[in-house]
Amino acid sequence: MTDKEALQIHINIGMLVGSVNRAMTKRFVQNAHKMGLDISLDQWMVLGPIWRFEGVSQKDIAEFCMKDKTSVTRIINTLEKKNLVVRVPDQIDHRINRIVLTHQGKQLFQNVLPVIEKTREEVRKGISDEEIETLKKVLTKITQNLEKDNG
Amino acid sequence: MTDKEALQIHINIGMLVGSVNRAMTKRFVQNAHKMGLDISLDQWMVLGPIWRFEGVSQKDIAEFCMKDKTSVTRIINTLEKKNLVVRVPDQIDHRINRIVLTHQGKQLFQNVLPVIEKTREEVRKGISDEEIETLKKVLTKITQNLEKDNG
DNA sequence: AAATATTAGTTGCATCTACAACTATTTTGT
DNA sequence: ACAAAATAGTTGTAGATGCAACTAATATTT
Repeated sequence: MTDKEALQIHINIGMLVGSVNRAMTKRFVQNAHKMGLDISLDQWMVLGPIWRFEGVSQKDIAEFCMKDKTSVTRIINTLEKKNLVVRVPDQIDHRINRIVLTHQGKQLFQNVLPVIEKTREEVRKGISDEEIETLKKVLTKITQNLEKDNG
Repeated sequence: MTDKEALQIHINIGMLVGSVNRAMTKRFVQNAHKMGLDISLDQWMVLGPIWRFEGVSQKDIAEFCMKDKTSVTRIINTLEKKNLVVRVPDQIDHRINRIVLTHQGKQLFQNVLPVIEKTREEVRKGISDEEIETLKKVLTKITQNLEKDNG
């Protein structure tokens, strides 16, 4: 394989993944904005586990969202500024923050669900269930490949 | 479909794509660093078209890389600070910058090629060519779906 | 030729990210 | 019990991103 071919192949996947990531993020925010909702996809992703597991720790949020703990810290800062969540220190283990949705947070969450659905439909248009399954499978495999030690 | 299922399905794809994007970026930088090279994947992606098309404009770089023009502006700022590229104003159309690799830039580019190859191998381990093809096909389709007007 | 529109690129602002270094707290090992 | 290690979270720094508003230059329209 020539150098240029290596470049081509690598960049194709890297560029595609990056491009799709940016495009999905963008479309979600645009759709939310059209419904009068002010929230980013990353903020939404952090809200998800808080909705499902009231009082979840930041560490667990990071795990569910596959994000860095520093990212979670800062996104929760933003969510707290927006009065969507509150940090409640754990009574037993004082290292842990229990993150809880406010009333406002719960309402926003519900309001965003149709935006999620709309975005999902736009993303998946013309793509078969089987293709989506392969997509998920391959992406999961790549994630696993890269989780391994740098060897 | 229940709300929670909608959440699940959407987040799965969004999270996976984001996660893979971050992981690939990270692994590339780590691999480069191990070889004593200081460059990010995004900087590399911008170098690609400059290598292939000497004197390419920022607008065309943005197109090749599927990036926003503002991102390209700022990445080229960084590359210029690192003395890897220079901006040469077009003699005829004074709006356009012609981006050219410096000697240092050319050398770095060559040195990074093995890093690209190594990262590519790590990413693709245990994934068949057919799966990669499907991945590319589906990601391209999603890109196209989201390029359309917000309707 | 003058007014208008388009294009290439930059800048300010807000968000998201990784890494390293840090604090505070809890757990483990001896 | 006490020292060492692990854990949860925060902060500083630097890079990347989108959007809107902007400048400067070219192309189009009338």
